[in-house]
Amino acid sequence: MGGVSIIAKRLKEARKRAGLSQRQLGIEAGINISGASSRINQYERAVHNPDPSILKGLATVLKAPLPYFYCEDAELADLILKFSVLEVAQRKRLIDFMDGL
Amino acid sequence: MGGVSIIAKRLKEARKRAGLSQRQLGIEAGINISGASSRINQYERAVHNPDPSILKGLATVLKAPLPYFYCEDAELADLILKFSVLEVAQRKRLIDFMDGL
DNA sequence: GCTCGATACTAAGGAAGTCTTAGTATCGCG
DNA sequence: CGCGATACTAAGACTTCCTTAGTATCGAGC
Repeated sequence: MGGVSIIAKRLKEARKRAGLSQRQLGIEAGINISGASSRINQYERAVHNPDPSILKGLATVLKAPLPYFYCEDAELADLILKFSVLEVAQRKRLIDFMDGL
Repeated sequence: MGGVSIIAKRLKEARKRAGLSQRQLGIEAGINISGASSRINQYERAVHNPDPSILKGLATVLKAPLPYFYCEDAELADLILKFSVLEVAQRKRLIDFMDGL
C-alpha cells in the first residue's frame, strides 16, 4: 500500500527528531491532555488529518515550518528545513544564487 | 484584519496568475461541476478549508507545489515556487550552495 | 519470564466540520 | 438597460474529526 499521507510521515519524522512521545508533543502543542496521545497517534497513522491551525502548533513545537509537513519531495523538504534556520543575510544570498541559475 | 487563512490567500494568488475563474479551476481539478464555483469560493474566503488531497488537485492545475499553499513567509513561498521549476542539476547546485552557507 | 510504567494504538459515538444545492449579488460589456 | 459570466452566500445533508475509554506493546529492573 502506497503511503500513509505525507503529513503522517513528516510528523513522525519530526517528532522522532525532537525526541518527544506522541503524548508529550500533543500536550506541548496545547492539545487537551486527555486526548493528546490518541490524536497525535491518529495523525501519524493518517486515521485523521490535522487541519493547518492544529498542525501549526505542532510545527512550532517541532521547530519546523508548516509547509514542511506537506512536502512529498525529499529535496524540497530538506531545502525548507534548512532555509528556516538561516539568518536573514544568508537567506538573501541563497535567493540571489537561485535567481542566477 | 488580519487574515484570511494563508491557504485562501495563496489560492487566490495562484488562480489569478493562471487566469482562471473559480468555477474553471474547480472543474479542471476534478470537482463536481455543480459545486465547483461555490467550493472554490468558500476556500478562497476561508469559509471552509480544503484538505490536502483536494488542494493537491488544485495545485496541479495551478502548477504550484502543494507546500506553497501553506507558506506564510513570502520569501519561502518564492523559494518553493522557483525551486519547483528548476532542472535536477540546478536543484543539486542550489542545495550544495545552501549546505556551504 | 514477570511486573510495572510508559508509550503506542484502536473503536465508537458525540461534536464539528465540509459539500451540495439553490439561489442572490455584482461585474463587464454591448 | 439587459444579458451572461463570475462571485458569493445560507442551510441542511453529509463526512470527518475529537473525546473517551480501553487494549496492546515495549523496555527496564528484578
